[in-house]
Amino acid sequence: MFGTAKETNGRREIKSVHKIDEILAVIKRLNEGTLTEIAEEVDLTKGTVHTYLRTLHNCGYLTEEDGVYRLSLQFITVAEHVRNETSLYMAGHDEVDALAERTGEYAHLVAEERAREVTLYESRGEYAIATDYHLRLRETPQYLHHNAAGKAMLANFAADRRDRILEAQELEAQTENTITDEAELRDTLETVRENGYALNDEEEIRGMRAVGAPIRVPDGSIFGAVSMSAPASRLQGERFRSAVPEIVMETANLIEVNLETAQREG
Amino acid sequence: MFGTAKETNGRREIKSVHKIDEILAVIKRLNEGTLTEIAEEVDLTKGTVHTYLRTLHNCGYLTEEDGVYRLSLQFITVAEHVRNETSLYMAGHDEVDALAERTGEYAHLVAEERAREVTLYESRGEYAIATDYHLRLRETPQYLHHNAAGKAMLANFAADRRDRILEAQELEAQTENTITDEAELRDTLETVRENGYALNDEEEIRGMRAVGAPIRVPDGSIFGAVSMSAPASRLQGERFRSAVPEIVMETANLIEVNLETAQREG
DNA sequence: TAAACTCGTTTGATATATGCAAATGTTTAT
DNA sequence: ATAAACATTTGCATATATCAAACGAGTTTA
Repeated sequence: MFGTAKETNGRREIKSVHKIDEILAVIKRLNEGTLTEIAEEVDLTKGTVHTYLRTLHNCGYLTEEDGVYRLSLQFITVAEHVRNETSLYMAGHDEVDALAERTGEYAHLVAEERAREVTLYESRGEYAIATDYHLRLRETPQYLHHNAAGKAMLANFAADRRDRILEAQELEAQTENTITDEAELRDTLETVRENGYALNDEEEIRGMRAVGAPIRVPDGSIFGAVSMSAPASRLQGERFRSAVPEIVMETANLIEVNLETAQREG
Repeated sequence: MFGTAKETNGRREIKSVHKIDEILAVIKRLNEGTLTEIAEEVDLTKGTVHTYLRTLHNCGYLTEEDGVYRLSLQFITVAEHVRNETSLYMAGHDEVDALAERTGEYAHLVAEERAREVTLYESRGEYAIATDYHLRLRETPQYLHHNAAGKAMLANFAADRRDRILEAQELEAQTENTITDEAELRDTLETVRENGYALNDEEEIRGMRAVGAPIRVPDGSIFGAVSMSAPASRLQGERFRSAVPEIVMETANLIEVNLETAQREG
C-alpha cells in the first residue's frame, strides 16, 4: 500500500492501480503537496497527474485546499470499519484495556499481515511513557522479530508459514539487542513456544522491555498477540520473567475464549 | 471514498480510479468476497475484475486467503499516519482524555470534511455507555446537524461555508428530535454562536444528550469541535445547561492554545 | 505598465493499457 | 468418472491514459 508493491512476475496487472498507489505514496511522504510538487516526484506529466488528482479528490481519497493536496480524513473512517470487522479487535480491546489498567503500562493488541505486525489497538496505563513515539510506531507495520508480540506470533505459526517469513527477509537490527541471527532467533522461538510467552529485552527500543503472548484459535486462521511494554526499570527480575508473563498469558487466554464464543454466536 | 464520488461535470477523469473505488466499495460492503461475488456486483467481467484484484492485492489494499478478499489492515496504519499529521488530533487528544475523565462520560474530538463530521479521537470515561455503538458510528462521517459537535462547527463557519453546506443537502432526521427545518436550524446556530457551545437533546440517539464547543484558530483554516455525550438521565438541568458546557468550552480553549503554540514552534 | 515567469487547466492526437469473450486450468460436487 | 463451479490466462479490438502544446490566471520583475 502506497508504494510497496512487489514486482509483477509476468502476470497482467492494471497499471493505473500502481500509478494511483505511487501518487498516494508521494502525497503521504510529502504529507501535503501542490500539483507541481507531486508531479515532480512521479514519472508522469503535469497534465496527467492533474487528472489523477482531480479524480482522487472527487472520489474522496484526497482533500484539496488552495491547490494543496493531502490524504483525506476518510482513511480514518475506513480504518475504523476494517478494525471493527476484525474479530480479534472486537474480542480483544476490552481485555487489553484491562491489561493496561492492571499493569499501569502500555498494552498492545496486534495481528500479522504480509510478514509484518500491525497494531489493532493500544491502551495506555497510568504510568505509560513515550506516548508520541507509540503513535508514530503505529503508522508503520513492524518486523515480527523486533518485539515480544511479533515473536510470540512467529513462534506459534505453522512451520511453513514461519519459514516463508524468515527466508524472505534479512533480520534487520533496531537496537544492539535485536536478534539478527536466524539460528539464534529460531532457538529463541523454540523457547517462546515452550514458555507460552515471548520477551523483548530492549530489542526494539533501548530502555524498554516487553512481554507478549500469542492468541490462537483452533482453526489457525485468526492469529495475533497481546503484549505489555514498560521501561526496563519497572520491568525486571521476577516481575519480568514470571508475574507479568502470567498476566499477559491470562489476557491472551481470555481473548481466545472471547473469539471462540463470538464465533459460535455468529 | 469507496463509492461516494460526485458526478463528473464534463471534465476529464481517470476511469480506472472510479473502477478501483467501486471495487473497494463492494468489498467494504460485503466485508469479504470471492472473485465471483465481487464481479457480480461490478459492471466488469470476471476476467477483468480478477486483474484488478490481483493488482490491489499486490499493492497491499487487499488481503486474500483461500480466494476470499478483504480490505487489508494497512488501512489502519495509513489512518494512523493521517491522524498523526492532523494538528487538531495532536493538540487535542490529551485534553479529550482529560474531559472524559473529569465527566466520566464519552468525549469526542471531531473535524469537518466534505460537509460531514469525522471523529479524530474518542475517549471513554468511567461510566460511558454504548461502546459498540460508538465504534460503529465512527465508521461513517456524520451529518453536522445531527449532534452537538457538528452544530458547534456549523455555527462558527464563515457564512458562505455554512450556506454551501446547508444548501447542498436536505436535513435528514435521525431521531424525532433532529432539527430538520433549515430556518429552525439557522436560529439554533445563532444561539450556539452567542452561547459559545451547542447542545444535542436526543437529536442523534434517543436517550442521549451531548454538549459541544467549537475549536477555532485565528486564520480559520483549522477547525473542529470537542463534545461530551451522556445518557439524558445523567445530563440534565444545571449540569446540562451550564456546568458541562463550561467544562467543554474550557477543553476547547485549551486545545486552541495547544494549536497556537504548536504552530509557532514548527 | 508591460513583460516574463510560474502554476494550474484544458485539448487534440496517439500509443497502449484495458476489457471482453473465449479458452484453459483447477478445485469441488455428484 | 463426470459434471459443474470457479479462478486464471490470452488474443484481439477499442476505449482511454498519456504526451505535448496551448491557454488562462495569478505573481513577480524590470
